[in-house]
Amino acid sequence: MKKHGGTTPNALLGLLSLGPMSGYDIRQLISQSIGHFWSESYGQIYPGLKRLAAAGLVEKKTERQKGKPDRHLYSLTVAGREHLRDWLKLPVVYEVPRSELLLKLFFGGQVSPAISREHVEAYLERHLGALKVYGAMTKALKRDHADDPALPYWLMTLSMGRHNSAAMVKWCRETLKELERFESPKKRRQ
Amino acid sequence: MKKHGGTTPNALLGLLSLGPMSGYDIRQLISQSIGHFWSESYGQIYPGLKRLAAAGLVEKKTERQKGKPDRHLYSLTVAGREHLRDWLKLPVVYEVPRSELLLKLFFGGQVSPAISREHVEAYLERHLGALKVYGAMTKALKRDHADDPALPYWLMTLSMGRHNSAAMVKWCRETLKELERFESPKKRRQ
DNA sequence: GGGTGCATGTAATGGGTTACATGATTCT
DNA sequence: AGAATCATGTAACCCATTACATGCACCC
Repeated sequence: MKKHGGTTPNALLGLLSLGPMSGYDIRQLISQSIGHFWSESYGQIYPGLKRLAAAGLVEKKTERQKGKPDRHLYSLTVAGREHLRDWLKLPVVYEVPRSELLLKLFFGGQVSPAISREHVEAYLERHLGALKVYGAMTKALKRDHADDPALPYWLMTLSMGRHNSAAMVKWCRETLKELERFESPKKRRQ
Repeated sequence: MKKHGGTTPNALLGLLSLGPMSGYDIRQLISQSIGHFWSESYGQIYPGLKRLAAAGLVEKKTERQKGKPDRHLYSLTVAGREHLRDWLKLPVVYEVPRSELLLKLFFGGQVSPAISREHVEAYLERHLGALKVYGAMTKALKRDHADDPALPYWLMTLSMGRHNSAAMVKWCRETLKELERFESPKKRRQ
């Protein structure tokens, strides 16, 4: 009978399960942890924490600091941890991923193949960069959290990133070869 | 100086570049063409076409039918085709893909590994199914649109789908093996 | 003096889905 | 009799980003 509202509040609960944090901390932490498959803006985080507190799923404690603004530290309550577990048990809701790149490529016949080639090249660069980041993150995690029981789960998400980016690099290279074949015949006949 | 607003209106223009269509037709066509990487609801399509018509990018012609409601056929104007081409030339805007599966997996330590295993199994099934669909679509496209100059572009989008799903299948199988290792030690010691 | 980091938050705006509303025809 | 298909469209609602607003401290 419970409502298991949007994914965002549950993501916040999940991050707070790693320890008490402020909204600001959450934003920083995201980029070092779930940043490659999730993002939240302050416009979601601050009002989200407020609502979670009103629902009794998190507790707020204010820490005074000199010079800097107060820190509002939020921590999971027992009810909050329970809520998080319940949500984790629910099946994952499938959504069609929207890819602007594929959309542009699908209609690539409307413009020169060089345009599509540029889009695919940019995509290739992105994934080559991502592969480096995943490698660095994997090393850092194994070094800094060797004893953490959650480590294997974190590594699994990085592993998906690697699998995905490696596949995309392969696709990009194949696709670039084909796009170049469209371009070159015209050049030859000039 | 032109505004190249949201992606949705441009997606509509792209689909109309394949020929005149009604809002209803567009919805049907999406599932057979760009459905694996794009979706639009009627709540976006009908108001979207209206706005495109007001901007002079599409033209509306009403076709009367007996028994059934009128069909509103939209077709690209010259300005509309120009607008589409301009948008295709703009670089693809990158957005962090949001994955609820990875989010749940990242916090998998909060629940039993069996939960995570179920999520990954469902994901595996999804991609095995997708691979079949991509195979069938590739065959059908090559058969029905052998002479279409846009065919290579359509095949490229399907190829990305295959690369992606194959990589996901591989990741799922590896991840399932590891999740099973977490489960079995407990059973042995029972 | 100016940029960056710390730290909070709101308001405006945009993007999108779902449910609702209508109504005839055709298939089971 | 009832469900599905054809065909249009609106309204309510949810989700999310961006820009704005504030203000001190520290470093160059």
